[in-house]
Amino acid sequence: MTMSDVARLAGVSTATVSRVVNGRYGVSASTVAHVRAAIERLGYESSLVATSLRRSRTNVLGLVTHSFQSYTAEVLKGVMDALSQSGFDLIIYANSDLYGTYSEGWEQRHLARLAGTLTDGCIVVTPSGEVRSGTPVVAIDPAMGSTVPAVTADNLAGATAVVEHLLALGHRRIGFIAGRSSLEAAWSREEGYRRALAAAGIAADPALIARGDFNAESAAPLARELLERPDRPTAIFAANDGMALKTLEVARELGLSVPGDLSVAGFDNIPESALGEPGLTTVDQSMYRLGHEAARMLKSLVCGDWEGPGRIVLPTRLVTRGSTAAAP
Amino acid sequence: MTMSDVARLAGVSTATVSRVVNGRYGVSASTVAHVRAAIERLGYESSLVATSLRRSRTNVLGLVTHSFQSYTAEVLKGVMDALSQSGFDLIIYANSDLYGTYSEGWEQRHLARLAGTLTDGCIVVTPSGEVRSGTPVVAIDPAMGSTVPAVTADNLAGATAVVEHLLALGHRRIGFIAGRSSLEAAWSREEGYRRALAAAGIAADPALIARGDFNAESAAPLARELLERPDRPTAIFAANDGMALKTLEVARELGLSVPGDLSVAGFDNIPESALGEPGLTTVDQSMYRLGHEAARMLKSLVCGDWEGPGRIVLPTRLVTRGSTAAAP
DNA sequence: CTGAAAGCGCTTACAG
DNA sequence: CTGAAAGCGCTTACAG
Repeated sequence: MTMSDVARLAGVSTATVSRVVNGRYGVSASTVAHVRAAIERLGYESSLVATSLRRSRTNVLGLVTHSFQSYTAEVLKGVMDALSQSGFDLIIYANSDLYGTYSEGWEQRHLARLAGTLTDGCIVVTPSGEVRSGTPVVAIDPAMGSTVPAVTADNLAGATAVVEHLLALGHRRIGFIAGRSSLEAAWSREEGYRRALAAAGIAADPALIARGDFNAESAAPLARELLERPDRPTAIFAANDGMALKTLEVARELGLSVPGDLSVAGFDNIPESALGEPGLTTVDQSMYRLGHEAARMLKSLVCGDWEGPGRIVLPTRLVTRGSTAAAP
Repeated sequence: MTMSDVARLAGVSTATVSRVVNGRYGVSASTVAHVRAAIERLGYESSLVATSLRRSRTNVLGLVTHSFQSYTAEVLKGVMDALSQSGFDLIIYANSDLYGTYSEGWEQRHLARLAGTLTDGCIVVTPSGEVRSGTPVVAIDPAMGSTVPAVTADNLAGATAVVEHLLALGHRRIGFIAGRSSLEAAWSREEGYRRALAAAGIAADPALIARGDFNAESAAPLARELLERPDRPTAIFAANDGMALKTLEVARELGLSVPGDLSVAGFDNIPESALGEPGLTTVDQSMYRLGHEAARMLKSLVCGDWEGPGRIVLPTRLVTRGSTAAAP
């Protein structure tokens, strides 16, 4: 069912049907009526693909992500609200080959496949590397060293605050489980950890710094190693909640009580962090706002009227729960 | 940056570039090498739009949804896992005009704009009406009376179980807040309520049945009205958790203690239902599994090898928490 | 093994 | 006011 079918039924050319579909001026009222009737009768809808191939502007924005965690839903809500009534629709592209041969750099590949033809611009969530495109791009949590317009939480301040919190509770040996080092957020959170320690006159002990990758699973062996040391830390700060919750699990397995023997803190404030017993002390970053700001920025970039900076940094907030207490 | 650019740089025709990009046989090794080099140098990626316009099969499946609640994330996880390594990518289309003039029937419109050109088939989440398409469609929670292939939870059994639970606790006046009547799930949950009452020899009191629309907000005035009756119910079953949680709020405002004065139960088991104090008694339906089964079904339908029934019904499970107790 | 040409479903100058 | 034609970026018979 294409435009030709409509044209045939209405007895006009496809050019005329196109004009009616797009509400262009210069079509007689009676022709419009005929064409509308034909469209109605056939239930015709124009092909998004054909339209966007032909037009330079599509009024569709893209979002490329590699997973659907619960935080992704928050990001999407923020994006949708920002786009509501804006005239832009949203296409989310997800590839099914996440663990396959092409997993590295796939954001860039999908971006290139959408940009210019399907989308007027794209949001990329936690890209694994620098992204380039002929159309505007906004990264949510960009890669380390990336220069694309981006939105992030104030990871440095958040990490500093949570470590200061642990220090104020009397902890002196504080372990750290780092995130995927290709992401700027991982670096900033580590930097916050280091600065807070330095400000308190404590030298960071390399033996207490473990290298995770933000996946909860990666934290299990790392937490175990940290906690089985004879001089184990009295507190562990994991670079995100997933890894912190896993640390809580490992502590339980090892028979350590939290927060009696060990304090644990995370970052993100995902819903699950409030669920457990004890609740997880963490740093709240509003994924909703990240999504909202990214969409707002992208929209302006596409329209060419963006006045703000190339980088938006949103405030974070320390959330203290039962998993942290005075050092033993 | 198009295929022509690559062709020019490699000194061949676009036909040859296309053959190399798609790994077709019949291109000399040296030509392949040249073209590969040119692709590499330019960072070329083929346009998804142009490719799918030309090809009949795109290996892209679509998903059309009207919102991104937390359950949507669960559905998407299930879909992605089912599609992992399947060779199908996923496109999610969300329109920004949710509250605008075209909101009614927009699933059908977007479906038509994607189907046939961009996607080989689509999943539609809680469609507001019957959906039709030239390519396979699977509905998650179809509209009432819809005949498209669909996946749902066993809403009837789940609702029956939760009302039986309330009856077993001694409740005799049980209020019900219904969902959006255009959805089959709303109807089945109401039917479960009626059947459980009937089986217990209790006539359903029309005054205790309120008509909500699944949005939490819609439940506030309804719950208030039910609870301000002189002969108020001792228990309320809301057709989903959002409305049940809102009912909890209203009860609190009215100074009623839950579960002392009033028992409340919901349906869905969204994460928030476990968070409050008291936790919400509800019926678990795995949104992950709904998504997973829908994707599996769609994939087979597209490949033409679907052997199962046109309707998949997944089991539900009663989850009792603090919000229900013996009738006062 | 390679290229010229047609065509996927649209839109848009250009004529008339 | 309307249509024939070109072209968006690809793929695929068809020739050679």
